[in-house]
Amino acid sequence: MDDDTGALPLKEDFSAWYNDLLWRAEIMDVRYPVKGLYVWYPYGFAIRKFVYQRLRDLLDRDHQETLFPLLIPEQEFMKEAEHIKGFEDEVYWVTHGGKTPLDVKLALRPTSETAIYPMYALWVRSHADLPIKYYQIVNTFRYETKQTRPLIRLREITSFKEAHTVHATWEEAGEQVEEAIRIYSEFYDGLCIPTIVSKRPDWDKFPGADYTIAVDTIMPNGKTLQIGTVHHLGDHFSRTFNITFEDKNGERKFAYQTCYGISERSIAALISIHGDDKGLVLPPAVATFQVVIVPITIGTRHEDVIAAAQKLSSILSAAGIRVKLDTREMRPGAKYYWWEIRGVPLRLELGPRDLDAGKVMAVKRTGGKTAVDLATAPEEITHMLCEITENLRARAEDHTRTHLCPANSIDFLKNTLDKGNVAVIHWCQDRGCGESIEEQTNGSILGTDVRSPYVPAVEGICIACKKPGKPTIVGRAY
RNA sequence: GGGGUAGUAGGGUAGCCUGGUCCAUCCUAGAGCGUUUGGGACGCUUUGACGGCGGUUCGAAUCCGCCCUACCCCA
Repeated sequence: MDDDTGALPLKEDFSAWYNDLLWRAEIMDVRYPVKGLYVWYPYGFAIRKFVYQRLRDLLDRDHQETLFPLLIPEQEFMKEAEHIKGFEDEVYWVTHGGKTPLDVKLALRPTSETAIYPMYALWVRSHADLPIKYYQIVNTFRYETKQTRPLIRLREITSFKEAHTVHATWEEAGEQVEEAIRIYSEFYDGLCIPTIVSKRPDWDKFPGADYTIAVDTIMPNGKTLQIGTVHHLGDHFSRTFNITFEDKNGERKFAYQTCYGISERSIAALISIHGDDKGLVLPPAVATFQVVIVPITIGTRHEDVIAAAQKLSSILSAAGIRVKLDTREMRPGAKYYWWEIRGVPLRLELGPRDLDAGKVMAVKRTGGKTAVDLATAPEEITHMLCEITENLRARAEDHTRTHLCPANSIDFLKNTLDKGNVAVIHWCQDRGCGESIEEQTNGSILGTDVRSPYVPAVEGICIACKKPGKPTIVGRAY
């Protein structure tokens, strides 16, 4: 595939770096000839597999996985007025079966509420059926008109994890929203991706929701990326789709619902936040290979070294470490570059000199080279992988902390955004003020009720009208 | 939503302005053989491209139109 020599563009030039890295590290092939659709390479898909397995593990504690159809009949899709308004311009329609026009047009799901809720109406009968907590991981389609970007803005979202829950009361649904936020926080913490949780302004909430809580992260260029959303749906959809249950007193009541989603933007964040000028840097938890062994075989010691490398490889595998032994006919240096761009956290170099000393050289992708005793390799290497995780977490946290700046005037806010930072302001939550702030600064109000260790929850005066206001995050959003 | 710029082997490019000299340049990559191997090895042999459709013309990679795709900037 590959032009594997030569350097990547610097990460400073984020767009160029990102595009080149997806290709060079074999994450996505962008050459599929339809706008907004991209192909996962096996290496990228393996990363996706590890990331989504973590998500599954978190959800499976008290959710069940399910699978609904891709196609939604027009009349179901058109039932909820606000929801339609939010999506109608970006829905793909299936209108023909072969050459025969369909009696009922079928929508390719842009999200699955209208596929799932008619079935929930059948499944929910009594309070004893509640709560329902199901999720699915599917592809969805949106006819994006803005410029598409691999993993970030797609016409086919290939990895949409959507959970849909049903509850007896509004309060219980509200608690589920909090639970979802906890799950997502734990998920991103596991990927060493710092998050900022906030409540989206009313005009930016999910079409048909009471309110939307969003999870954002700050990308290397200072733009924010929404990497998760949680919606309290109230009883809007249950009224539309007639999801009712009989309560303990025999009364028929509408249910309350939530839904929450994460997409492959999580992978975009993972790649972008941890990567560096040399390529990908994967947290060990989701690295396809956590350790690569590069044997240095010179002349007559070839057999010796290979045998020792194989032995080391099986010892590490037995210790539960994902190891790759690279025995290809390439110069060692070429292999170093190969695995660095692919983000393998730890490289082990084993040559005659090391073998004679009973050691192996360990090189961390985050920096640092140490000789490790072969006798105690599994313990030491496990420890080093933990150190790499902590390095990545610290580096990412540092980036977030230094890119979050308080701003108390419109001019300063604009300046903050122009410099590639994300601002913390105070805002009265009036829509007029919000729009004025966005227009004057070319930024987006991400949300209020901010949950971030770097944003103190203190009241202040609105940056636009000087009335009392709440802490609010403003950024330039992807 | 508005405005640019571009599409030539798997990847990156030269050629285009001024149509023929181009069975298309160079680097990289792939295949084969040999010599190598502690940070991107070398030699020889070899494979492989003008985004699509239409037009102008004796003749189009080159000029014109539309489409598709990509990237950049602005709202």
